[in-house]
Amino acid sequence: MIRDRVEAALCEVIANQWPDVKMKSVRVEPARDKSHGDLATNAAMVLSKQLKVAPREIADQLVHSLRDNDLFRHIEIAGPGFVNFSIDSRAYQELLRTILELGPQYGLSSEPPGSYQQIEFVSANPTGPLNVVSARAAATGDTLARLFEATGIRVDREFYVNDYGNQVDHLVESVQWYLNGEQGEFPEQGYHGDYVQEIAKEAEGNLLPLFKIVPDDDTVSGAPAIECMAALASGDGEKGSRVLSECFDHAPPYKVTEEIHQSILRRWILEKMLYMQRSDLEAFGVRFQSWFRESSVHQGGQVEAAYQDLDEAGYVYEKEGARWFRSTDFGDDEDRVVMRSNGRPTYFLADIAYHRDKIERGYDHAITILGPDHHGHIPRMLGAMQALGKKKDWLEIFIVQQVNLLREGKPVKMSKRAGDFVSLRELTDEVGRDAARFFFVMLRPNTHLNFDLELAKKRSLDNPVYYVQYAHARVCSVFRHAEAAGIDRAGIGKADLALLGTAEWGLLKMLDQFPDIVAASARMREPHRIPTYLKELSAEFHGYYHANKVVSDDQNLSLSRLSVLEAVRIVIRNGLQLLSVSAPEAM
RNA sequence: GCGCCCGUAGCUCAACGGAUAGAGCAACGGACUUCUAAUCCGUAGGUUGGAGGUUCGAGUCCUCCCGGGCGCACCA
Repeated sequence: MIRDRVEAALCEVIANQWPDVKMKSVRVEPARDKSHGDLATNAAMVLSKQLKVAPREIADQLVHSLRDNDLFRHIEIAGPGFVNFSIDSRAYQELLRTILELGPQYGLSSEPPGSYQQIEFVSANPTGPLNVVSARAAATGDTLARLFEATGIRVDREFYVNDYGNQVDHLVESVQWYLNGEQGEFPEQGYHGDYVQEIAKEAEGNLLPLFKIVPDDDTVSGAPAIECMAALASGDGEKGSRVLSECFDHAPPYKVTEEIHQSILRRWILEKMLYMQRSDLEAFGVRFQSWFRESSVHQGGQVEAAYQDLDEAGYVYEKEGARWFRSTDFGDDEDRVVMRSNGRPTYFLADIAYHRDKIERGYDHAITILGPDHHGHIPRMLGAMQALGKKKDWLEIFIVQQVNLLREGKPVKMSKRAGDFVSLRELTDEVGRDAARFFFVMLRPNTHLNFDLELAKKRSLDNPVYYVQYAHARVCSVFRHAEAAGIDRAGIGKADLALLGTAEWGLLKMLDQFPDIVAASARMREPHRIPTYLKELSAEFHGYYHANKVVSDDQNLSLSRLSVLEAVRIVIRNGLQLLSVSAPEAM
């Protein structure tokens, strides 16, 4: 907005004066110190080297050329060669009108020609409820996706389901241990936790009575019966029953062989888990366009195809009976096995096949968010992508670091295996979705996050979520008051903005930054910039509110100030929307 | 041992390579007959883990060291 206009004006002057100069690191930014004006540029210092002219001399020329531009009230040179701009109030008036006009659209941009990208995140094993690291990944990934959408990028959210390996089998064994009356040793690799027992109970009540195990029999149906488990377990009981009755031409119990019964149980448990994860995520405000199953690349022959591609490209060799991928060619520490000596593909090869599928789906760019315990996989995966002929930066992988939950200052122990953990659902239930989402994206993704449960629950000043939400509610409250005082809301657009002064320009100056913050946040993959900005904006507003009476006897002044508040409200609301946090009208 | 991430005020954290490193909490002192005090204003608090280097300019980039976390399977 204003900053863009200043930058454009500056660049034009530079281009006219020194046509051959490179302007790459020339920046126009908000001045940190109020005494430095509103915006500042480093242009003179940056150009000084190229032009071999003293910075102050360049600054002098810039000021001379820009002085008459009516964007500026005042321009001065300071420090080592900064050019500081003070913005004319008319520019702020225009900005205010623009924000009111754009409303929910303010902050959105579409500067890059709309590309089509994919972001994969969470991708937790379907063996239990989602933990807090998954919750952080969910909040981070979804916010990032929202930021992309806000900057004109079309984006698909994807969850990769590891439904193929033996992790799920261990879960099934654990459930079966309960089904068999808790006899003998609990499976060594089994999963503890109340949810395992609950699933067993549900299977016992709803699933097992439907089937009767018989020796091999030609009336027995196989695959379709397993398939219908998906519908049954996914909460669609009606569809499940219908499919079941289509598979079998008689009433339950349906006869199945031991083997099929086992498959049915496995599938049912898997779908239960996925259903649970999906509903927990949706309650958290995160919805995936697709849940891509690892099993599908095995069944579809894509694993073999991926292997062949690597082999044909010359990146596979044999050693000790296994097949190895030359990931060291791409900077990995050591080469990695893709095909075991027993002829079975590794997880890594399936993962390559999965990413090969992503390539074939035609995305311009793909992003994967991993948990902290998977960073070792990055070099080999990036290597595999290059081996398949993709540019190095097509796939981008980054890590969200771990989360320490604190209760009364003490860490809460978390271990999925031991069944002693706080899940996404439990967390959301305890602190609420708004606080959880805000807290998870409040910090840079690559720092360790201390999540203070007590703080997140506090409805007070030290809880940043309430601080920001309260600012929004407060604006709404002022509007209610204005209405009660007989001020017509419709007059806001027609208010005389010339009545406004420096107090208001302080707010407008911050509002001007919002589109840049959104764009930078998306570009840098740093969603925390949004909550940080919202906290600052809220503080600016709360300060303004105390110092200035918005609704007064002066109808015109009231209207003009209300128009500023409306702009503040729009930006806070748009910002919270990016985080999927609610903007309450009253608190 | 090798690799990745982190180290900023007592605590939790900000700061696209920019000017005198900023907020909140905690501490201390103030502001409610006034549109929501869930708020605001002020005071105090720092060798940005350490040492070099790069340059007009470094918390930020490079090298080494120290400290913390996490990885280093023909598991997934």
